[in-house]
Amino acid sequence: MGQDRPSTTAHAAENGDSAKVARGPGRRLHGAIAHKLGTAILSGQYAPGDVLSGEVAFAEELDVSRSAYREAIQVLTAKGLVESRPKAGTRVLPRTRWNLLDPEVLGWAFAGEPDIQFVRDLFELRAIVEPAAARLAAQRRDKNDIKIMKDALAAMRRHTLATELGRAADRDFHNAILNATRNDALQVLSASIGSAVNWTTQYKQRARALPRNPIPDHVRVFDAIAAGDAAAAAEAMGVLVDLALEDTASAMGG
Amino acid sequence: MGQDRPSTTAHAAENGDSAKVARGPGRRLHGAIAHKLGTAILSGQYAPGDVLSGEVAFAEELDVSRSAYREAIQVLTAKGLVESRPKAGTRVLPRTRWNLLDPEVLGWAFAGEPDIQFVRDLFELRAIVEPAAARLAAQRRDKNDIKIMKDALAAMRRHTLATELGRAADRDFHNAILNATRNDALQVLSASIGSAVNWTTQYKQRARALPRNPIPDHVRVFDAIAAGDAAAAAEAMGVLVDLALEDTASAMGG
DNA sequence: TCCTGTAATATGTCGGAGTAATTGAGAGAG
DNA sequence: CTCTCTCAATTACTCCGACATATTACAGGA
Repeated sequence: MGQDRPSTTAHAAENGDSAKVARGPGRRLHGAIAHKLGTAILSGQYAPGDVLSGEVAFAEELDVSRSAYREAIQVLTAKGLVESRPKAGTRVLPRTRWNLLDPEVLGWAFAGEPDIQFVRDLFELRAIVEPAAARLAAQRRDKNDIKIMKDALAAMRRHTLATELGRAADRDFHNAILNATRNDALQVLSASIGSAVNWTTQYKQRARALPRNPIPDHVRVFDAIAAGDAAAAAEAMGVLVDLALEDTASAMGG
Repeated sequence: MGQDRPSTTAHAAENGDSAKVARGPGRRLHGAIAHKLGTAILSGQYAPGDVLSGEVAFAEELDVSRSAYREAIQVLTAKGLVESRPKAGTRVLPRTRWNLLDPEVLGWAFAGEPDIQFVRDLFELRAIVEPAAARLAAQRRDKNDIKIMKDALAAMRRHTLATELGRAADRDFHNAILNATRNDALQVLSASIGSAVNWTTQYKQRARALPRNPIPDHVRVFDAIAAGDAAAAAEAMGVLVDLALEDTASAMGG
């Protein structure tokens, strides 16, 4: 599906000699700049309080127009990463102001080597939210939800988690649970965290094979939700999160 | 060269009581536009799938430059509310793509009459997260955390919640709890929801006096955290959230 | 110490050139 | 005759750079 070729030479006829932004196919220019600056901030390259002074200077260095740079800054501002005032420049805000749950910010955080402590925080939050979601799903699911989950589970069994199809089925399974909670806020939260966790999954994949067959644990969650057993659903989901944490920790920390 | 455009170079020369954006003092122009469009989307004035077609038309109607309009659109895009593509226009994305936990989006959602179901979802999430936060705080707090919480509690007692100082102390109290969890992700999440809940608090204030003295319940939370009793802290915080939910529900819909 | 002026920097505006995707008309196959 | 595929024109976003304005940090004087 996604085999678009990089569009042949945009207006810039020169080859990228230095610090120009890499611009993907579907990605807009200001999006690329935001990505570059966002990852720089998230990786600690710019610390809170630092100033990205010189609107014109930055735009020149990145070889883009001021408009593009400004729109990128708007994106970062919208996500609470920076704040810019006349004369003072654009300052990186303290970490507590960052929208760490924003999917894009999460992506930037995991673009390089992610901070171990942050990954731990994220899993801790996941361990709080996901079991509660499973509990609600067990109370509110209908026949249709169960069918979708059952199909996803079957697909997971057919293709393993080693394939892209299998991982897609895994996502479908978890999305079906979230959808069954009938809670939009909970849904977007878990989806955000989940997208980041997906990254760790493929990180883990790179390091070594899956240490354990995850299917039985998924089945236990499904059975509990299908039976409407809220307590069992929460417990089973807790086990699932714990396993993911263990795997990720051993794959990362060494 | 100056004569070819006799039209008003000073755009603000005309008084505009037409459909111009209201621009607050500290608020930037594109921020005002984003607010206007954001509230329009959150209030359902634009449904998912609708197109805000015509960059030039919109900019003209709002009497702002295309640049300002575009920067506003960037903000909305960053928050997952819209997506704009060439030729297709700017479409409102499905609700599940919205960053409902973004403080600004939350603010837009509560700018008009908030959706009852959404408020319920939010409180449900709060009932999941806050007790867990209190539990962690009880396990990880140090002397300094306890001191800050104690001071905030004293300030709450002195000024009541009817005064701005009292509400500030309330915020300090809850922030101290969040800070004691040592979990940044949890902290930003609760802070986001909290800011929205603050709104409901003053909504409630407008309707009638506080139905019950909230101090003793806060004290119970404090005592449990200070004692390091995780279970009791979670339980006491659960009570606090439930009370807030009751108050808000009766103040809003009935 | 307080006030005031100035310079530096971000903010807002404008119009135009460039680029990408939708749309529908036309050609060809069944 | 109908259906599908291709392709070009249209249309709306994307990016640019120069200009004008507003705000404010900072320094120098009263």
